[in-house]
Amino acid sequence: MDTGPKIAQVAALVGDPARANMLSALMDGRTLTATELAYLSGVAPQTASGHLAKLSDAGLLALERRGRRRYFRLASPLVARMLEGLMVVAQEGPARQRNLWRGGETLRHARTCYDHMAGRIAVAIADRLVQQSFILLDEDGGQLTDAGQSFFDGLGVDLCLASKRRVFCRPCLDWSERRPHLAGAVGAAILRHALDHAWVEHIRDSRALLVTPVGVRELAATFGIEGAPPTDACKGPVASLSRGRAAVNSV
Amino acid sequence: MDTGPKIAQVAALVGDPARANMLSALMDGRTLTATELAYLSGVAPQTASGHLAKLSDAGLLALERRGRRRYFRLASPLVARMLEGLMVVAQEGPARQRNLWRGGETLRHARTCYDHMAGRIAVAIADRLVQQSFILLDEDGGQLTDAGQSFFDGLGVDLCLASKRRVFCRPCLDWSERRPHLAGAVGAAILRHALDHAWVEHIRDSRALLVTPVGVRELAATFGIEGAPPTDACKGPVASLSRGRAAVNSV
DNA sequence: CAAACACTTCGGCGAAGATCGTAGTGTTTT
DNA sequence: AAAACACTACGATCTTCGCCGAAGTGTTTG
Repeated sequence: MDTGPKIAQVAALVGDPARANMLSALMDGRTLTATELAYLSGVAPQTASGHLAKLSDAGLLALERRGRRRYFRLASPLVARMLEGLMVVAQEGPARQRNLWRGGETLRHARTCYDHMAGRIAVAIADRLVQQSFILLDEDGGQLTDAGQSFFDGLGVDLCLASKRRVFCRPCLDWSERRPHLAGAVGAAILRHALDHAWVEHIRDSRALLVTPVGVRELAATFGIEGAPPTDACKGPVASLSRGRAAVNSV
Repeated sequence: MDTGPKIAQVAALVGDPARANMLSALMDGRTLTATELAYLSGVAPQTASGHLAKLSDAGLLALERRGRRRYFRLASPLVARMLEGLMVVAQEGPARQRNLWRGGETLRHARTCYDHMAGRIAVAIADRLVQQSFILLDEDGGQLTDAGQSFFDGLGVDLCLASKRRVFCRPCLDWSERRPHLAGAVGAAILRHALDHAWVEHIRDSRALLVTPVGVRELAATFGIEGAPPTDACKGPVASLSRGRAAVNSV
């Protein structure tokens, strides 16, 4: 089931200026008639009628007949959320988008997410552990295999503590990478281990993490991933990323 | 500044099947080349090149030159969020959307939002207070006028308590109505008053509120709004809604 | 019952834009 | 240096779709 064509269908619907004007006018939850919407969107009533029929058929608008006129409103808060998403992207010009990454390049590389690690590094670690069958990741849960238990034992990471009082292992969708990293007791243990062994350290009082030279070496040795941030030398899709992609396909 | 045309521009970009396929393929944070994206979206490389240029110019994609090939990825998490919004609306067929309201009709009418009221009723109350110049509502704050002070005094609502320790009055965007209702000490005082005087009562252990017959009468007398839920008799845009619209225009 | 109103359907016009073939630039490989 | 490769620019074709005039259905008002 490919999602591409489906979202194109909805987006194309919103992609017409007249229809977009109608939806914008309804964003605040108002209930408007076809004629009002025609005027607000700047088209003739006949044209508006066609547009409104399409929007209703697609389930974007809810329709209520009342006498000789028809009242329209957004079909659900989900539609409003979608429109908000479009507004945000539309208002931030092409310029802003870049700064978001530029300034946040360090954050994107490695950071904390509550009590565990996130960012490129964390996703690469999760990919590796899945690829090696040390961990089985599900949609909303995870499981440590026997091999994985041995692996962590060998590292000197104690996973037993606190395993009763909290979720042991679960995926957590990475904010910047949009792919899962490890949370739960396992994720927390990994971060603690990394901090204890000076693989990473907190930067100022931000959530960003600095990967130390020791960390770069040990991350490569332990997980086979490139721990250095993408500076001049190594920029773009690094080894850990392409490997990560293969792992994702297997999940 | 009309937002309609702007969101139409972005939506139209996503509205083409080929481009939508590209964006879908990048949803998981991967970094792909122009050729890969051309193949995935099912068009010739020349066509893909044009699409990718448009998406980059609009700030939806980030581009990285690397040797003789170009790597693309989503420009920011905001873009991913927008696409998610579209996916949700696209996957829930027209059928699902209705159920969301039908089941939640009571919630939509009146409910609690933390310690204050929300829903149609709460928005109508806020509109009325603004319309009467009892309260001045700003983007992110609110202010009680002298007239408003007298009004609440007359009702027997004591607004003085706890006014120091928390935000006194602020707007809170209503989940279902997508227009502000009152939060802060003022909002909390109104809910407490309504509960104390049996205008409304909690339903089971949900957040929904039931408007009692007393409440219907008193809401009409106090705020001039229709407090009864829209059953058979009174369905669709009731008096309180059209009045609310006028108030919004004045804010 | 007739007129006004709100809305829909139909049909032709016209513009926007998606597509790919051909030809070009810049980069890597042999 | 030549060939292969990744991508871009241009131009012609073609489909799609928004648009409004004219005419038609159902509802309310006088």
